[in-house]
Amino acid sequence: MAGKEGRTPRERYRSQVRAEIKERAWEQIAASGAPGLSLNAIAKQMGMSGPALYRYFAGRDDLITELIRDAYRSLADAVRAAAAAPGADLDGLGRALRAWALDDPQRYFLVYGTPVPGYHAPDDVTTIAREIMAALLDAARLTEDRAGSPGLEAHLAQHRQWAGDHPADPAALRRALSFWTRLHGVLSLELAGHFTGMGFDPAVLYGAELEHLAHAVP
Amino acid sequence: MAGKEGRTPRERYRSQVRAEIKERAWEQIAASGAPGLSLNAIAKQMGMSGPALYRYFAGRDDLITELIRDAYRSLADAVRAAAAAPGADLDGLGRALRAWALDDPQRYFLVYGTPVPGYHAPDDVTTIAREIMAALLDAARLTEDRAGSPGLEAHLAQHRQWAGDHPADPAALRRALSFWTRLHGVLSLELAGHFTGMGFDPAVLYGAELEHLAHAVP
DNA sequence: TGTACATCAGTGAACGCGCGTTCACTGATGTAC
DNA sequence: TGTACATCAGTGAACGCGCGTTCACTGATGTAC
Repeated sequence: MAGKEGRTPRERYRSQVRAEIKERAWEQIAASGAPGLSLNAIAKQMGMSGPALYRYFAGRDDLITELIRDAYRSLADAVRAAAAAPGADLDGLGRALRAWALDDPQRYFLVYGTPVPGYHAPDDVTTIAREIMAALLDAARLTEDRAGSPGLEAHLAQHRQWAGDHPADPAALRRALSFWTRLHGVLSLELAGHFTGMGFDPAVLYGAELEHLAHAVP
Repeated sequence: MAGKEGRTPRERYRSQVRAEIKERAWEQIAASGAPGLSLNAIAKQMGMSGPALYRYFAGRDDLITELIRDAYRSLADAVRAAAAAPGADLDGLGRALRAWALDDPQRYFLVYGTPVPGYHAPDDVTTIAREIMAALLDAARLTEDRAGSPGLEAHLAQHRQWAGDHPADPAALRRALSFWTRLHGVLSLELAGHFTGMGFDPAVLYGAELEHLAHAVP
């Protein structure tokens, strides 16, 4: 957040306006989805002329890219905060992930939703994604659970570059991955509304998956 | 599929053109995503004038709705075929689900991807979704696995209207739901490209989840 | 079999719209002496 | 403190574009007698 509030009054003003543009952009995404995001509509909502936004962003793509980056960043912060809390474990990470997702479903979908064919995220979001995985692997190392799939663990041991230098045994790699995929399974179906009309509480389902992942119940 | 190929030559022709419009629509969705679907672009690609398509679909929304319906329908058919195969079990259903998803990722996303805020699917897709769940519950009844989460099972027993009249015990309900959420967890992350650069094979991960769900390995 | 009529697929022009983006310009704010 | 200049936020007009959709019309295909 270095220089977020700027030195000179002009810089401070600039970053304020930039922030408000993003805020309106998020509102618009929440209302009609990312594909419907329009610079002119944002400008109108701010009482400005369309071209004025080009003082702050190089164009529509630039704005969207920055929103995606911010979304990744905010998830990484949430996960890291949960990992840094005293007594942090997979359970805490799971709760943080769910809270983050429910806090703004469209932000979640900007990260984990339907990809736009042909769009390639910039390099730094890959870095942030790795940061998220690192926090996850840390927590997975601290958890012990029942035996997992030996085949998967052998496979992961062979292809562990995604874990970086992490000193995690194959079982921890598998736990981290299962954590990730299973919780996203519940979250994405829930946020997309595929449980509506079923009557049960998705939080209970999520909680059961998380409990199974975080606490060994042999 | 009643009357799909029509009685009179005109009816046959009509359904052929309708089919080609949908085909081009799918190509376009594959190329640039569902939000970029354009009637005029489809018409141009078919060598027709834009307004000609209005002989076949009431409008863009009508076409998209029908594509969504077809996507649900094709998944239900795939699942039902897998469930009807001799020796059918959750393993077979899981393989069918994955094959269906990989066969056309954008079709998968049209069903399970980022929802458009404000859009409500027509009633009949809900019916089809229930059909999918029914096949799943059938297979889940035939599988026995390790003990699950008692809390979740109690909750599901209280809210089981989503299972219709299905004579499934709470454990089978839980298995069906876990099957659904866990496999979608792997699939959606894989198809959205979140495993690229990690090096391991998503099929192995999927296979491990499926094995854990379908075969009891106590 | 041949003629009169109805059906209907497809065209081309036109509508209004909102989009992203450029450009020359105005006017306020900050800086240098 | 006051003046001359530079910086820069924001405007308004304009561009070209593709979109969904309507409408009156043409011409081919099918139907009825």
